Amino acid sequence: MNIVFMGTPDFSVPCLQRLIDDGHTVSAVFTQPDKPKGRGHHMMPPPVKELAVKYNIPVYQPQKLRTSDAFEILTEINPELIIVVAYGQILPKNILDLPKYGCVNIHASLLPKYRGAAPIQWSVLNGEKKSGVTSMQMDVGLDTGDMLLTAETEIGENDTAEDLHDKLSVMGAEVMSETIDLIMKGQLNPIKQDDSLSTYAHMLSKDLSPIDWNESAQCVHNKVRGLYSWPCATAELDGKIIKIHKTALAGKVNGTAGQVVESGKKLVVACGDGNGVEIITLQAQGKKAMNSADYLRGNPVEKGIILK
RNA sequence: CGCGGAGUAGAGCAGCUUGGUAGCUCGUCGGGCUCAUAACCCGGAGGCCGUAGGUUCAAAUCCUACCUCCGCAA
Repeated sequence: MNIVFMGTPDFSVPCLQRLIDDGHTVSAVFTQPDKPKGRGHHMMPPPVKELAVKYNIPVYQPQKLRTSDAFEILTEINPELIIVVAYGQILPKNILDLPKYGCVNIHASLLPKYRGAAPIQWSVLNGEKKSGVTSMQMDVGLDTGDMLLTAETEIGENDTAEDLHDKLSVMGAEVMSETIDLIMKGQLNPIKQDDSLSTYAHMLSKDLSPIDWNESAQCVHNKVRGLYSWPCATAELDGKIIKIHKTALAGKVNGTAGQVVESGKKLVVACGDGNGVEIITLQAQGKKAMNSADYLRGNPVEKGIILK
């Protein structure tokens, strides 16, 4: 099948790879423009572009689909189907209507829950037990199209957003592949989304990072998992902001919210509900991530002090 | 040329301002104490102080360049 792929970050890469492996003709790849990234602000191509270049697939990086000549280019290519996976731009209606089979989006949640930009992270942040991917027939709304196929997976007690991201990106490729199969066989069974059940997962920002130790240990743990590996949960220790990378629930403890109840081989902090979280891995500014025991050797933390 | 921090024993850190014997906590090895221990006591091993130059009688320390890692920002 003659397909155009639109995607940008790591999450999209397995899907593009799968299209190629399945023997489809990927006539073009649309991805976000290169951006200055990392230290030194060097221009970095999005991961999808790197893969496309490797396979000599033409790459288009319009700043804005709507105002570019994207429509003309796509008319020229005349794809039968457009696959969209975390592209990062809204597709205008004239593009949605262009391909014979329309545009299919792979979304990293069990729709209609967690529409929007950060479904993976919010699933973990909210302590969901399961997540999944959904393929849908795109319409003009944001993740509101009819659902085609879904696949579910469990979220483990200690899974981070990054773990789930990796799992779902692989599942996404599988679901996409099956969806295309069904399209070709004409066996689709689109299901309308129940809008009354929909929730929206807005983009993450650093504002979410600071831990509120008055919350329950479970909430704190969810926050640490959901914000990993970006932007990460943070705590103020000794006047310094440290990132908390990895935690575990530590059960009942004796201490007020934010109080260090164990400092030595382990670092355990009390939360608002009387339970504690063990801080397993943390990172100080300018340092690399390390075990809390390693950190404590050079940066002693007194038992009983209160984290902000 | 976006801003900033950091490389010192297996790990985490101090020492650098004011050059002059390589230090702390932990781990590790040996011994001791103990019913026993992740506890305690004694002792030992383990370092080209990121790399290359420069200044100096003398550089972990001052100067220059480079490499690597990290935080901010995006």
